[in-house]
Amino acid sequence: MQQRPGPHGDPDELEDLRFLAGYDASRYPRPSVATDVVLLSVRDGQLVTLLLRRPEPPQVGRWSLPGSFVGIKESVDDAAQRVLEHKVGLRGVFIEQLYTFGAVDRDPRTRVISVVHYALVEAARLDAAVTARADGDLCLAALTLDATGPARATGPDGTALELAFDHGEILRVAVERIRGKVAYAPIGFELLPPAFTLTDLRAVHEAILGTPRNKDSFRRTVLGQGLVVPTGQRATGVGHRPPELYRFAGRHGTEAR
Amino acid sequence: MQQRPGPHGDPDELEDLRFLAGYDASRYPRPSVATDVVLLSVRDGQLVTLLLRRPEPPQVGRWSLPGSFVGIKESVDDAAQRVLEHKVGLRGVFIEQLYTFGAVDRDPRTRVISVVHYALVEAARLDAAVTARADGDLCLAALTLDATGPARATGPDGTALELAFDHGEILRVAVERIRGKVAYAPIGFELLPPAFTLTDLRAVHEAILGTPRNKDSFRRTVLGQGLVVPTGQRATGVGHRPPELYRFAGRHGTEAR
DNA sequence: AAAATAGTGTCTGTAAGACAATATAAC
DNA sequence: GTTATATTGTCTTACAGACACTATTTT
Repeated sequence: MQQRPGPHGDPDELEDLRFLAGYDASRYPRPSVATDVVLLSVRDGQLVTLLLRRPEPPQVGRWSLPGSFVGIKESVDDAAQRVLEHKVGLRGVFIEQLYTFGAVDRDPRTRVISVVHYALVEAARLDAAVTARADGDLCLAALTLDATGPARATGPDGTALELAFDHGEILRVAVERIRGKVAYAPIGFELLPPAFTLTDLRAVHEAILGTPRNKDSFRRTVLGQGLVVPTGQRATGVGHRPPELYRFAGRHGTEAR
Repeated sequence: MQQRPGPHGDPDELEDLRFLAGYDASRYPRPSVATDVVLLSVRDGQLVTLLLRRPEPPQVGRWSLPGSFVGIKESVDDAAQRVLEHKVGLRGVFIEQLYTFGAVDRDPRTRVISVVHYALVEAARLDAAVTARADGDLCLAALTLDATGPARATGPDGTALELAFDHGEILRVAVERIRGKVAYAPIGFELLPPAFTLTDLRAVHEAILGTPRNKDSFRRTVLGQGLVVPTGQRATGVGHRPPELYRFAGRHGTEAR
Protein backbone atom coordinates (compact mmCIF):
# COMPACT_ATOMS: atom_id res chain seq x y z
CA MET A 1 0.00 0.00 0.00
CA GLN A 2 1.61 3.20 -1.11
CA GLN A 3 1.71 6.40 0.87
CA ARG A 4 2.27 9.07 -1.76
CA PRO A 5 2.78 8.95 -5.50
CA GLY A 6 6.29 9.37 -6.70
CA PRO A 7 8.76 8.09 -9.28
CA HIS A 8 9.89 5.10 -7.30
CA GLY A 9 10.27 2.74 -10.21
CA ASP A 10 6.83 1.15 -10.14
CA PRO A 11 5.83 0.91 -13.79
CA ASP A 12 2.18 1.58 -12.97
CA GLU A 13 3.09 4.72 -11.12
CA LEU A 14 5.27 5.92 -13.94
CA GLU A 15 2.40 5.50 -16.30
CA ASP A 16 0.16 7.40 -13.92
CA LEU A 17 2.62 10.25 -13.71
CA ARG A 18 2.89 10.52 -17.44
CA PHE A 19 -0.88 10.77 -17.57
CA LEU A 20 -1.14 13.43 -14.92
CA ALA A 21 1.72 15.46 -16.29
CA GLY A 22 0.21 15.42 -19.76
CA TYR A 23 3.20 13.79 -21.38
CA ASP A 24 2.80 12.75 -24.95
CA ALA A 25 1.32 9.31 -24.67
CA SER A 26 1.59 8.56 -28.35
CA ARG A 27 4.95 6.88 -27.91
CA TYR A 28 3.53 4.18 -25.69
CA PRO A 29 1.61 1.27 -27.14
CA ARG A 30 -2.09 1.64 -26.80
CA PRO A 31 -5.04 -0.64 -27.53
CA SER A 32 -7.27 -0.22 -30.54
CA VAL A 33 -10.83 0.84 -29.78
CA ALA A 34 -13.73 -0.57 -31.73
CA THR A 35 -17.47 -0.66 -31.35
CA ASP A 36 -19.82 -3.52 -32.11
CA VAL A 37 -23.58 -3.27 -32.32
CA VAL A 38 -26.11 -5.85 -31.17
CA LEU A 39 -29.13 -5.05 -33.31
CA LEU A 40 -32.14 -6.67 -31.70
CA SER A 41 -35.66 -7.17 -32.91
CA VAL A 42 -38.63 -9.45 -32.25
CA ARG A 43 -39.78 -11.48 -35.24
CA ASP A 44 -42.39 -14.23 -35.13
CA GLY A 45 -42.28 -14.27 -31.37
CA GLN A 46 -38.52 -14.69 -31.23
CA LEU A 47 -35.75 -12.38 -30.19
CA VAL A 48 -33.42 -12.07 -33.18
CA THR A 49 -30.21 -10.24 -33.98
CA LEU A 50 -28.29 -9.37 -37.13
CA LEU A 51 -25.06 -11.28 -37.74
CA LEU A 52 -22.43 -11.09 -40.48
CA ARG A 53 -20.37 -13.98 -41.74
CA ARG A 54 -16.68 -13.25 -41.50
CA PRO A 55 -15.22 -13.23 -45.04
CA GLU A 56 -11.58 -13.48 -43.94
CA PRO A 57 -9.41 -15.21 -41.38
CA PRO A 58 -9.19 -15.35 -38.48
CA GLN A 59 -12.36 -17.29 -37.80
CA VAL A 60 -13.46 -17.11 -41.41
CA GLY A 61 -17.03 -18.28 -41.85
CA ARG A 62 -18.00 -17.64 -38.25
CA TRP A 63 -20.74 -15.16 -37.50
CA SER A 64 -19.98 -11.82 -35.91
CA LEU A 65 -21.61 -8.59 -34.87
CA PRO A 66 -21.37 -5.58 -37.16
CA GLY A 67 -18.59 -3.32 -35.92
CA SER A 68 -15.86 -0.87 -36.75
CA PHE A 69 -12.95 0.96 -35.28
CA VAL A 70 -13.68 4.22 -33.49
CA GLY A 71 -12.24 7.15 -35.44
CA ILE A 72 -9.87 9.55 -33.79
CA LYS A 73 -12.27 12.45 -34.28
CA GLU A 74 -15.46 10.55 -33.63
CA SER A 75 -17.22 9.88 -30.35
CA VAL A 76 -17.75 6.27 -29.34
CA ASP A 77 -21.51 6.61 -29.64
CA ASP A 78 -21.26 8.28 -33.04
CA ALA A 79 -19.14 5.36 -34.22
CA ALA A 80 -21.89 2.94 -33.20
CA GLN A 81 -24.46 4.95 -35.14
CA ARG A 82 -22.15 4.96 -38.13
CA VAL A 83 -21.94 1.17 -37.99
CA LEU A 84 -25.71 0.96 -38.08
CA GLU A 85 -25.98 3.38 -40.98
CA HIS A 86 -23.18 2.04 -43.14
CA LYS A 87 -23.34 -1.67 -42.41
CA VAL A 88 -27.06 -2.15 -41.97
CA GLY A 89 -28.60 0.93 -43.54
CA LEU A 90 -30.61 2.01 -40.52
CA ARG A 91 -30.89 5.51 -39.11
CA GLY A 92 -32.71 7.00 -36.17
CA VAL A 93 -33.21 3.79 -34.23
CA PHE A 94 -32.92 3.43 -30.48
CA ILE A 95 -29.31 2.76 -29.54
CA GLU A 96 -27.60 2.67 -26.18
CA GLN A 97 -24.30 1.57 -24.72
CA LEU A 98 -24.25 -1.99 -23.43
CA TYR A 99 -20.83 -2.83 -22.01
CA THR A 100 -17.16 -2.51 -22.83
CA PHE A 101 -15.33 -5.78 -23.49
CA GLY A 102 -11.70 -5.31 -22.66
CA ALA A 103 -10.04 -8.70 -22.16
CA VAL A 104 -6.49 -8.82 -23.48
CA ASP A 105 -6.91 -11.79 -25.81
CA ARG A 106 -10.44 -11.31 -27.08
CA ASP A 107 -9.13 -10.65 -30.59
CA PRO A 108 -6.22 -12.83 -31.74
CA ARG A 109 -4.79 -10.25 -34.14
CA THR A 110 -4.16 -7.30 -31.88
CA ARG A 111 -5.37 -5.72 -28.69
CA VAL A 112 -8.88 -4.46 -29.38
CA ILE A 113 -11.22 -3.03 -26.77
CA SER A 114 -14.82 -2.97 -27.95
CA VAL A 115 -17.45 -0.59 -26.62
CA VAL A 116 -20.52 -2.59 -27.49
CA HIS A 117 -23.90 -0.95 -28.07
CA TYR A 118 -27.30 -2.47 -28.52
CA ALA A 119 -29.99 -1.15 -30.82
CA LEU A 120 -33.70 -1.90 -31.10
CA VAL A 121 -35.70 -1.76 -34.30
CA GLU A 122 -39.08 -3.00 -35.45
CA ALA A 123 -39.08 -6.23 -37.39
CA ALA A 124 -40.39 -4.70 -40.63
CA ARG A 125 -37.51 -2.22 -40.87
CA LEU A 126 -34.97 -4.91 -40.09
CA ASP A 127 -36.45 -7.20 -42.73
CA ALA A 128 -36.25 -4.41 -45.28
CA ALA A 129 -32.63 -3.75 -44.42
CA VAL A 130 -31.74 -7.43 -44.65
CA THR A 131 -33.47 -8.06 -47.98
CA ALA A 132 -31.88 -4.92 -49.45
CA ARG A 133 -28.57 -6.70 -48.95
CA ALA A 134 -29.54 -10.00 -50.48
CA ASP A 135 -26.50 -12.09 -49.79
CA GLY A 136 -25.77 -15.10 -47.68
CA ASP A 137 -23.19 -13.36 -45.52
CA LEU A 138 -25.83 -11.69 -43.41
CA CYS A 139 -28.62 -13.26 -41.44
CA LEU A 140 -31.15 -12.82 -38.70
CA ALA A 141 -30.37 -15.23 -35.91
CA ALA A 142 -32.74 -16.26 -33.15
CA LEU A 143 -31.19 -15.95 -29.69
CA THR A 144 -31.57 -18.31 -26.77
CA LEU A 145 -29.77 -18.44 -23.44
CA ASP A 146 -28.76 -21.49 -21.50
CA ALA A 147 -28.43 -21.30 -17.76
CA THR A 148 -24.84 -20.20 -18.23
CA GLY A 149 -22.27 -19.71 -20.97
CA PRO A 150 -22.51 -17.82 -24.22
CA ALA A 151 -25.77 -17.17 -26.04
CA ARG A 152 -26.83 -19.59 -28.75
CA ALA A 153 -27.67 -18.23 -32.17
CA THR A 154 -29.87 -20.13 -34.59
CA GLY A 155 -30.05 -19.31 -38.29
CA PRO A 156 -33.26 -19.02 -40.32
CA ASP A 157 -32.86 -22.65 -41.40
CA GLY A 158 -32.72 -23.82 -37.81
CA THR A 159 -29.00 -24.63 -37.70
CA ALA A 160 -26.81 -23.42 -34.89
CA LEU A 161 -24.42 -20.64 -35.90
CA GLU A 162 -20.82 -20.58 -34.76
CA LEU A 163 -20.03 -17.20 -33.31
CA ALA A 164 -16.72 -15.39 -33.73
CA PHE A 165 -14.43 -14.15 -30.95
CA ASP A 166 -16.33 -13.36 -27.72
CA HIS A 167 -19.53 -12.44 -29.53
CA GLY A 168 -21.46 -15.22 -27.85
CA GLU A 169 -20.66 -13.70 -24.47
CA ILE A 170 -21.56 -10.26 -25.79
CA LEU A 171 -24.93 -11.53 -26.97
CA ARG A 172 -25.63 -13.03 -23.57
CA VAL A 173 -25.03 -9.69 -21.92
CA ALA A 174 -27.27 -7.99 -24.47
CA VAL A 175 -30.16 -10.41 -23.96
CA GLU A 176 -29.86 -10.15 -20.20
CA ARG A 177 -29.84 -6.38 -20.42
CA ILE A 178 -32.98 -6.12 -22.52
CA ARG A 179 -34.71 -8.65 -20.29
CA GLY A 180 -33.94 -6.52 -17.29
CA LYS A 181 -35.02 -3.33 -19.00
CA VAL A 182 -38.31 -4.54 -20.39
CA ALA A 183 -39.63 -5.06 -16.91
CA TYR A 184 -39.64 -1.38 -16.04
CA ALA A 185 -38.59 0.73 -19.03
CA PRO A 186 -40.74 1.59 -22.04
CA ILE A 187 -38.28 -0.17 -24.29
CA GLY A 188 -40.68 -2.53 -26.01
CA PHE A 189 -42.15 0.28 -28.10
CA GLU A 190 -38.93 0.54 -30.05
CA LEU A 191 -39.59 -2.92 -31.43
CA LEU A 192 -43.07 -2.13 -32.75
CA PRO A 193 -44.51 0.10 -35.46
CA PRO A 194 -45.82 3.51 -34.35
CA ALA A 195 -49.33 2.12 -33.81
CA PHE A 196 -49.78 -1.23 -32.12
CA THR A 197 -52.27 -3.19 -30.06
CA LEU A 198 -51.74 -4.15 -26.46
CA THR A 199 -51.59 -7.75 -27.58
CA ASP A 200 -48.71 -6.86 -29.89
CA LEU A 201 -46.92 -5.18 -27.02
CA ARG A 202 -47.47 -8.10 -24.72
CA ALA A 203 -46.22 -10.53 -27.37
CA VAL A 204 -42.99 -8.52 -27.63
CA HIS A 205 -42.50 -8.64 -23.88
CA GLU A 206 -43.14 -12.38 -23.83
CA ALA A 207 -40.68 -12.96 -26.65
CA ILE A 208 -38.00 -11.01 -24.83
CA LEU A 209 -38.58 -12.62 -21.47
CA GLY A 210 -39.26 -16.07 -22.85
CA THR A 211 -42.15 -16.51 -20.42
CA PRO A 212 -45.87 -15.69 -20.66
CA ARG A 213 -47.25 -12.58 -18.99
CA ASN A 214 -50.69 -12.30 -17.47
CA LYS A 215 -52.97 -10.65 -19.99
CA ASP A 216 -55.19 -8.72 -17.62
CA SER A 217 -52.58 -7.34 -15.32
CA PHE A 218 -50.35 -6.48 -18.26
CA ARG A 219 -53.14 -4.32 -19.66
CA ARG A 220 -53.81 -2.65 -16.34
CA THR A 221 -50.14 -2.02 -15.62
CA VAL A 222 -49.29 -0.57 -19.02
CA LEU A 223 -52.38 1.64 -19.22
CA GLY A 224 -52.01 2.68 -15.61
CA GLN A 225 -48.47 3.86 -16.20
CA GLY A 226 -49.70 6.13 -18.97
CA LEU A 227 -46.94 4.93 -21.25
CA VAL A 228 -49.32 4.30 -24.13
CA VAL A 229 -52.37 6.26 -25.25
CA PRO A 230 -55.18 5.09 -27.53
CA THR A 231 -55.11 6.48 -31.04
CA GLY A 232 -58.87 6.18 -31.49
CA GLN A 233 -58.30 3.83 -34.39
CA ARG A 234 -58.77 0.09 -34.50
CA ALA A 235 -57.07 -2.67 -36.38
CA THR A 236 -59.09 -4.11 -39.27
CA GLY A 237 -59.40 -7.49 -40.91
CA VAL A 238 -58.48 -9.47 -37.85
CA GLY A 239 -61.36 -11.94 -37.94
CA HIS A 240 -62.74 -10.91 -34.57
CA ARG A 241 -63.48 -7.86 -32.53
CA PRO A 242 -60.93 -5.24 -33.70
CA PRO A 243 -58.55 -4.10 -31.00
CA GLU A 244 -57.75 -0.49 -30.24
CA LEU A 245 -54.47 0.82 -31.64
CA TYR A 246 -52.19 2.57 -29.18
CA ARG A 247 -49.08 4.67 -29.57
CA PHE A 248 -46.12 5.41 -27.33
CA ALA A 249 -47.02 8.33 -25.10
CA GLY A 250 -43.48 9.63 -24.72
CA ARG A 251 -42.21 11.05 -21.53
CA HIS A 252 -45.07 13.52 -20.96
CA GLY A 253 -47.92 11.80 -22.68
CA THR A 254 -48.06 14.27 -25.57
CA GLU A 255 -45.14 13.29 -27.76
CA ALA A 256 -45.97 12.78 -31.42
CA ARG A 257 -43.15 10.33 -32.13
CA MET B 1 -27.94 3.39 -47.83
CA GLN B 2 -25.37 0.99 -49.13
CA GLN B 3 -26.12 -2.30 -50.82
CA ARG B 4 -22.86 -4.19 -50.43
CA PRO B 5 -19.56 -3.31 -48.89
CA GLY B 6 -16.83 -2.40 -51.28
CA PRO B 7 -13.89 -0.06 -51.74
CA HIS B 8 -15.89 2.81 -53.17
CA GLY B 9 -13.96 5.61 -51.56
CA ASP B 10 -16.09 6.08 -48.44
CA PRO B 11 -13.58 6.59 -45.62
CA ASP B 12 -15.76 4.73 -43.14
CA GLU B 13 -15.93 1.75 -45.41
CA LEU B 14 -12.21 1.76 -45.96
CA GLU B 15 -11.72 1.67 -42.23
CA ASP B 16 -14.21 -1.16 -41.96
CA LEU B 17 -12.39 -3.16 -44.60
CA ARG B 18 -9.08 -2.70 -42.88
CA PHE B 19 -10.69 -4.04 -39.75
CA LEU B 20 -12.26 -7.06 -41.35
CA ALA B 21 -9.20 -7.89 -43.37
CA GLY B 22 -7.00 -7.72 -40.31
CA TYR B 23 -4.70 -5.07 -41.70
CA ASP B 24 -2.18 -3.64 -39.35
CA ALA B 25 -4.11 -0.88 -37.65
CA SER B 26 -1.10 0.48 -35.80
CA ARG B 27 -0.38 3.02 -38.54
CA TYR B 28 -3.69 4.80 -38.03
CA PRO B 29 -4.24 7.21 -35.16
CA ARG B 30 -6.10 5.68 -32.31
CA PRO B 31 -7.54 7.02 -29.08
CA SER B 32 -5.93 6.47 -25.72
CA VAL B 33 -7.87 4.26 -23.34
CA ALA B 34 -8.02 5.04 -19.64
CA THR B 35 -10.07 3.90 -16.71
CA ASP B 36 -11.41 6.00 -13.86
CA VAL B 37 -12.87 4.64 -10.66
CA VAL B 38 -15.79 6.10 -8.70
CA LEU B 39 -15.15 4.81 -5.20
CA LEU B 40 -18.39 5.11 -3.27
CA SER B 41 -19.15 4.71 0.40
CA VAL B 42 -21.77 5.82 2.92
CA ARG B 43 -20.45 7.88 5.81
CA ASP B 44 -22.57 9.65 8.40
CA GLY B 45 -25.67 9.05 6.34
CA GLN B 46 -24.18 10.57 3.23
CA LEU B 47 -23.06 9.08 -0.05
CA VAL B 48 -19.41 10.02 -0.48
CA THR B 49 -16.70 9.45 -3.05
CA LEU B 50 -12.93 9.79 -3.14
CA LEU B 51 -11.51 12.67 -5.19
CA LEU B 52 -7.96 13.76 -5.98
CA ARG B 53 -6.84 17.34 -6.52
CA ARG B 54 -5.11 17.74 -9.88
CA PRO B 55 -1.49 18.78 -9.25
CA GLU B 56 -0.79 19.95 -12.80
CA PRO B 57 -2.45 21.80 -15.66
CA PRO B 58 -4.82 21.46 -17.32
CA GLN B 59 -7.46 22.17 -14.71
CA VAL B 60 -4.88 22.32 -11.93
CA GLY B 61 -6.53 22.40 -8.52
CA ARG B 62 -9.78 20.88 -9.70
CA TRP B 63 -10.91 17.57 -8.26
CA SER B 64 -10.85 14.41 -10.28
CA LEU B 65 -11.48 10.70 -10.04
CA PRO B 66 -8.55 8.35 -9.57
CA GLY B 67 -7.61 6.87 -12.91
CA SER B 68 -4.91 5.57 -15.17
CA PHE B 69 -4.24 4.49 -18.70
CA VAL B 70 -5.05 0.90 -19.60
CA GLY B 71 -1.87 -1.05 -20.27
CA ILE B 72 -1.42 -2.88 -23.54
CA LYS B 73 -1.22 -6.25 -21.79
CA GLU B 74 -3.82 -5.57 -19.15
CA SER B 75 -7.58 -6.04 -19.29
CA VAL B 76 -9.75 -3.00 -18.75
CA ASP B 77 -11.13 -4.41 -15.52
CA ASP B 78 -7.67 -5.31 -14.23
CA ALA B 79 -6.62 -1.72 -14.88
CA ALA B 80 -9.46 -0.47 -12.70
CA GLN B 81 -8.41 -2.80 -9.89
CA ARG B 82 -4.85 -1.58 -10.25
CA VAL B 83 -6.04 2.01 -9.83
CA LEU B 84 -7.78 1.06 -6.62
CA GLU B 85 -4.74 -0.76 -5.28
CA HIS B 86 -2.06 1.72 -6.26
CA LYS B 87 -3.87 5.03 -5.88
CA VAL B 88 -6.11 4.25 -2.93
CA GLY B 89 -4.55 1.19 -1.35
CA LEU B 90 -7.66 -0.97 -1.43
CA ARG B 91 -7.90 -4.59 -2.55
CA GLY B 92 -10.74 -7.04 -2.85
CA VAL B 93 -13.57 -4.54 -2.88
CA PHE B 94 -16.67 -4.78 -5.01
CA ILE B 95 -15.99 -3.20 -8.40
CA GLU B 96 -18.03 -3.20 -11.58
CA GLN B 97 -18.06 -1.43 -14.90
CA LEU B 98 -20.20 1.70 -14.99
CA TYR B 99 -20.07 3.30 -18.44
CA THR B 100 -17.61 4.26 -21.12
CA PHE B 101 -17.21 7.97 -21.74
CA GLY B 102 -16.07 8.51 -25.29
CA ALA B 103 -16.78 12.11 -26.33
CA VAL B 104 -14.07 13.53 -28.58
CA ASP B 105 -13.25 16.62 -26.50
CA ARG B 106 -13.67 15.31 -22.98
CA ASP B 107 -9.92 15.70 -22.33
CA PRO B 108 -8.31 18.84 -23.78
CA ARG B 109 -4.88 17.27 -24.20
CA THR B 110 -5.54 14.29 -26.40
CA ARG B 111 -8.25 11.87 -27.31
CA VAL B 112 -8.94 9.76 -24.25
CA ILE B 113 -11.74 7.24 -23.92
CA SER B 114 -12.39 6.29 -20.31
CA VAL B 115 -13.98 3.02 -19.23
CA VAL B 116 -15.29 4.11 -15.86
CA HIS B 117 -15.87 1.65 -13.03
CA TYR B 118 -17.53 2.11 -9.70
CA ALA B 119 -16.44 0.46 -6.49
CA LEU B 120 -18.13 0.07 -3.12
CA VAL B 121 -16.35 -0.11 0.20
CA GLU B 122 -17.33 0.21 3.82
CA ALA B 123 -16.71 3.57 5.43
CA ALA B 124 -14.13 2.32 7.94
CA ARG B 125 -11.86 0.91 5.24
CA LEU B 126 -12.17 4.08 3.19
CA ASP B 127 -11.33 6.23 6.20
CA ALA B 128 -8.28 4.12 6.88
CA ALA B 129 -7.11 4.47 3.29
CA VAL B 130 -7.64 8.22 3.33
CA THR B 131 -5.86 8.87 6.61
CA ALA B 132 -2.96 6.67 5.51
CA ARG B 133 -2.37 9.25 2.80
CA ALA B 134 -2.58 12.32 4.98
CA ASP B 135 -2.38 15.10 2.44
CA GLY B 136 -4.74 17.77 1.24
CA ASP B 137 -4.81 16.56 -2.33
CA LEU B 138 -7.26 13.81 -1.51
CA CYS B 139 -10.67 14.09 0.07
CA LEU B 140 -13.96 12.39 0.66
CA ALA B 141 -16.69 14.42 -1.03
CA ALA B 142 -20.40 14.15 -0.33
CA LEU B 143 -22.47 13.74 -3.48
CA THR B 144 -25.80 15.33 -4.30
CA LEU B 145 -27.79 15.41 -7.51
CA ASP B 146 -29.87 18.25 -8.85
CA ALA B 147 -32.77 17.50 -11.13
CA THR B 148 -30.40 17.67 -14.06
CA GLY B 149 -26.78 18.46 -14.85
CA PRO B 150 -23.60 17.18 -13.26
CA ALA B 151 -23.39 15.88 -9.71
CA ARG B 152 -22.38 18.32 -7.00
CA ALA B 153 -19.49 17.38 -4.73
CA THR B 154 -19.06 18.91 -1.28
CA GLY B 155 -15.81 18.76 0.67
CA PRO B 156 -15.50 17.86 4.34
CA ASP B 157 -15.54 21.58 5.21
CA GLY B 158 -18.83 22.07 3.41
CA THR B 159 -17.46 23.93 0.41
CA ALA B 160 -18.41 22.98 -3.12
CA LEU B 161 -15.62 21.28 -5.06
CA GLU B 162 -14.90 22.13 -8.67
CA LEU B 163 -14.69 18.95 -10.69
CA ALA B 164 -12.26 18.35 -13.52
CA PHE B 165 -13.14 17.41 -17.11
CA ASP B 166 -16.45 15.53 -17.35
CA HIS B 167 -16.15 14.01 -13.91
CA GLY B 168 -19.31 15.72 -12.70
CA GLU B 169 -21.29 13.92 -15.40
CA ILE B 170 -19.54 10.68 -14.56
CA LEU B 171 -20.50 11.04 -10.90
CA ARG B 172 -24.12 11.66 -11.83
CA VAL B 173 -24.19 8.42 -13.79
CA ALA B 174 -22.57 6.59 -10.89
CA VAL B 175 -25.07 7.86 -8.32
CA GLU B 176 -27.99 7.07 -10.59
CA ARG B 177 -26.63 3.58 -11.15
CA ILE B 178 -26.24 2.74 -7.50
CA ARG B 179 -29.69 4.17 -6.77
CA GLY B 180 -31.16 1.91 -9.37
CA LYS B 181 -29.24 -1.09 -8.12
CA VAL B 182 -29.97 -0.76 -4.45
CA ALA B 183 -33.65 -1.29 -5.11
CA TYR B 184 -33.24 -4.89 -6.18
CA ALA B 185 -29.61 -6.00 -5.86
CA PRO B 186 -27.80 -6.94 -2.64
CA ILE B 187 -25.35 -4.13 -3.18
CA GLY B 188 -25.76 -2.34 0.14
CA PHE B 189 -23.84 -5.08 1.96
CA GLU B 190 -20.66 -3.97 0.25
CA LEU B 191 -20.88 -0.70 2.15
CA LEU B 192 -21.14 -2.28 5.60
CA PRO B 193 -18.84 -4.31 7.81
CA PRO B 194 -19.29 -8.10 7.72
CA ALA B 195 -21.79 -7.99 10.58
CA PHE B 196 -24.46 -5.32 10.67
CA THR B 197 -27.93 -4.63 12.00
CA LEU B 198 -30.98 -4.22 9.86
CA THR B 199 -31.09 -0.59 10.96
CA ASP B 200 -27.58 -0.12 9.61
CA LEU B 201 -28.61 -1.64 6.32
CA ARG B 202 -31.69 0.50 6.07
CA ALA B 203 -29.67 3.63 6.85
CA VAL B 204 -27.34 2.80 3.96
CA HIS B 205 -30.26 2.39 1.62
CA GLU B 206 -31.77 5.66 2.74
CA ALA B 207 -28.48 7.49 2.31
CA ILE B 208 -28.14 6.18 -1.23
CA LEU B 209 -31.71 6.90 -2.23
CA GLY B 210 -31.97 10.15 -0.32
CA THR B 211 -35.45 9.22 0.87
CA PRO B 212 -36.72 7.32 3.93
CA ARG B 213 -37.76 3.68 3.63
CA ASN B 214 -40.53 2.08 5.64
CA LYS B 215 -38.93 0.31 8.54
CA ASP B 216 -41.30 -2.62 8.85
CA SER B 217 -41.58 -3.53 5.23
CA PHE B 218 -37.85 -3.12 4.76
CA ARG B 219 -37.28 -5.72 7.45
CA ARG B 220 -39.82 -8.10 5.99
CA THR B 221 -38.55 -7.69 2.45
CA VAL B 222 -34.89 -8.15 3.26
CA LEU B 223 -35.43 -11.13 5.54
CA GLY B 224 -37.95 -12.64 3.15
CA GLN B 225 -35.45 -12.55 0.30
CA GLY B 226 -33.00 -14.52 2.40
CA LEU B 227 -30.22 -12.13 1.53
CA VAL B 228 -29.14 -11.77 5.13
CA VAL B 229 -28.98 -14.33 7.88
CA PRO B 230 -28.73 -13.73 11.61
CA THR B 231 -25.33 -14.38 13.17
CA GLY B 232 -26.80 -15.21 16.57
CA GLN B 233 -24.85 -12.32 18.06
CA ARG B 234 -26.14 -8.98 19.17
CA ALA B 235 -24.67 -5.51 19.24
CA THR B 236 -23.57 -4.30 22.68
CA GLY B 237 -23.37 -0.94 24.36
CA VAL B 238 -26.19 0.61 22.40
CA GLY B 239 -28.18 1.97 25.34
CA HIS B 240 -31.30 0.02 24.56
CA ARG B 241 -32.41 -3.43 23.53
CA PRO B 242 -29.49 -4.83 21.51
CA PRO B 243 -30.30 -5.61 17.91
CA GLU B 244 -29.42 -8.83 16.19
CA LEU B 245 -26.36 -8.78 13.97
CA TYR B 246 -26.80 -10.13 10.46
CA ARG B 247 -24.40 -11.04 7.70
CA PHE B 248 -24.70 -11.22 3.94
CA ALA B 249 -25.99 -14.64 2.99
CA GLY B 250 -24.30 -14.81 -0.39
CA ARG B 251 -25.92 -16.36 -3.38
CA HIS B 252 -26.85 -19.64 -1.71
CA GLY B 253 -27.24 -18.58 1.85
CA THR B 254 -24.10 -20.33 3.05
CA GLU B 255 -21.27 -18.10 1.92
CA ALA B 256 -18.81 -17.16 4.62
CA ARG B 257 -17.69 -13.85 3.14
C1' DA C 1 -75.12 -17.75 -36.27
C1' DA C 2 -70.38 -19.29 -35.11
C1' DA C 3 -65.73 -18.20 -34.12
C1' DA C 4 -62.32 -15.68 -32.08
C1' DT C 5 -60.26 -12.30 -29.60
C1' DA C 6 -60.99 -7.53 -27.21
C1' DG C 7 -62.28 -5.45 -23.27
C1' DT C 8 -64.74 -5.02 -18.46
C1' DG C 9 -65.92 -6.32 -13.79
C1' DT C 10 -65.17 -8.91 -9.77
C1' DC C 11 -62.96 -11.93 -6.49
C1' DT C 12 -58.83 -13.47 -4.11
C1' DG C 13 -54.14 -13.81 -2.44
C1' DT C 14 -49.86 -11.47 -1.59
C1' DA C 15 -47.13 -7.88 -0.01
C1' DA C 16 -46.35 -3.19 1.59
C1' DG C 17 -47.52 0.60 4.77
C1' DA C 18 -49.30 1.95 9.23
C1' DC C 19 -49.59 1.28 13.87
C1' DA C 20 -49.99 -0.91 18.32
C1' DA C 21 -47.91 -3.91 21.71
C1' DT C 22 -44.16 -6.22 23.79
C1' DA C 23 -38.95 -7.12 24.70
C1' DT C 24 -34.59 -5.88 26.61
C1' DA C 25 -30.05 -3.82 27.59
C1' DA C 26 -27.97 0.66 29.20
C1' DC C 27 -28.42 4.17 32.31
C1' DG D 1 -37.63 2.23 36.95
C1' DT D 2 -36.85 5.04 32.75
C1' DT D 3 -35.27 5.35 28.14
C1' DA D 4 -34.67 4.11 23.64
C1' DT D 5 -34.79 1.13 20.11
C1' DA D 6 -35.68 -3.88 18.55
C1' DT D 7 -38.95 -7.12 17.35
C1' DT D 8 -43.52 -9.13 16.76
C1' DG D 9 -48.31 -9.04 15.53
C1' DT D 10 -52.43 -7.05 13.43
C1' DC D 11 -55.07 -4.19 10.38
C1' DT D 12 -55.61 -1.73 6.05
C1' DT D 13 -54.68 -0.83 1.39
C1' DA D 14 -52.83 -1.52 -3.27
C1' DC D 15 -52.01 -4.48 -6.85
C1' DA D 16 -51.25 -8.78 -9.50
C1' DG D 17 -53.38 -13.07 -10.96
C1' DA D 18 -57.47 -15.59 -12.05
C1' DC D 19 -61.74 -15.94 -14.04
C1' DA D 20 -66.33 -14.94 -15.60
C1' DC D 21 -68.90 -12.17 -18.62
C1' DT D 22 -69.91 -8.94 -22.41
C1' DA D 23 -68.61 -6.70 -27.03
C1' DT D 24 -67.72 -6.74 -31.85
C1' DT D 25 -65.94 -7.91 -36.16
C1' DT D 26 -65.00 -11.62 -39.79
C1' DT D 27 -66.40 -15.73 -41.83
